[in-house]
Amino acid sequence: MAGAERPAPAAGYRLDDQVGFLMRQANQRHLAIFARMIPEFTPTQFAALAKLAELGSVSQNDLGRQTAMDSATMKGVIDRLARRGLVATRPDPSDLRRLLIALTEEGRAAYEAQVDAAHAITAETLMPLSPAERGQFLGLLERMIMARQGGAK
Amino acid sequence: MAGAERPAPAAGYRLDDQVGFLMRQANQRHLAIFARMIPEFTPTQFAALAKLAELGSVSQNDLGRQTAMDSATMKGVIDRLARRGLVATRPDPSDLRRLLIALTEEGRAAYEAQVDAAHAITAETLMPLSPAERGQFLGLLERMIMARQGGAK
DNA sequence: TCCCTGTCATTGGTATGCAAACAAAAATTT
DNA sequence: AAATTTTTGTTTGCATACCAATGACAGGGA
Repeated sequence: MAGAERPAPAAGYRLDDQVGFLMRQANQRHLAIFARMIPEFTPTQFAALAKLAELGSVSQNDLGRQTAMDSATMKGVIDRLARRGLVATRPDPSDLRRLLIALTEEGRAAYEAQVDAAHAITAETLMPLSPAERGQFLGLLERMIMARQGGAK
Repeated sequence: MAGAERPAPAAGYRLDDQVGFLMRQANQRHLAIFARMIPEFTPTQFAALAKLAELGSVSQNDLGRQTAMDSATMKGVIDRLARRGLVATRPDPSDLRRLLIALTEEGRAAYEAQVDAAHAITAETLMPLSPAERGQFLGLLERMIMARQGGAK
């Protein structure tokens, strides 16, 4: 029956118009750029290194909060970096539950060697947008994220 | 000026200002909303169902293209849906390489049962933005993705 | 001192994604 | 037309990320 168009809202679901689908693709493109520009680290690994470089020594869990990863994910990331000798772990003497993480010399060097590339990744990711749009885009993303960490405050 | 601002690109890497980091978090929030509203499917699974409902019977590879997944990922998604009896696979008689995928009755029913929720997911994800901003945001995302599929039409 | 509640780290299971291997079809050459 | 090359499709193996559940420790009362 080729006739009988139905206005049912159910019928009007177009995958290509959904935010989630678009965000996934934008993210895929970014991941591809990242992998090409910094093959030695994943975005999450680099995020961990960057925060460690900024904060010094922090607990695994705390680092997870700072980099938007849950503890389990953080553990995996740290394990892989530790295996490569880029971070060192030691128990917190004042709290036996905590595991303190810090960059090694090698880790800091490896991080700093990639900072320029990291800036280039951001630039290339935003390339399709005009300078004004880039600011807009970042602002909109921030607004969306705020809602996540509890609109309070 | 609060003292000698430096344009040094290397020193000024702030994780929280990078697009990739923001996109990852926006995506995380969306995934959480999705998982809460449609626990029975992942976004990729639902994308596959939606495209199958729209297109009828397509090859695995083709479905991957339509849903922005590479073939390997597509296979995993299809396998899981097939195991639950939601899609059926059969070899293409005219091209022995191809595996044709189609929704089963159950699959179509399960998909349609979630379409309203899927709309709600998009709405909730965009909730933090004003109606005007939502359009902006989607437009900017599309621009970013275009660059990916080769700007060439 | 003995709970009680919350935080921290870890483990197990599931899903996505890439790169490489393999199979079949189509296009090209001889 | 047969043989060769190129393209397209599917599958396998490996790495990463995430959630849910578990066990270990800390601090605040009763």
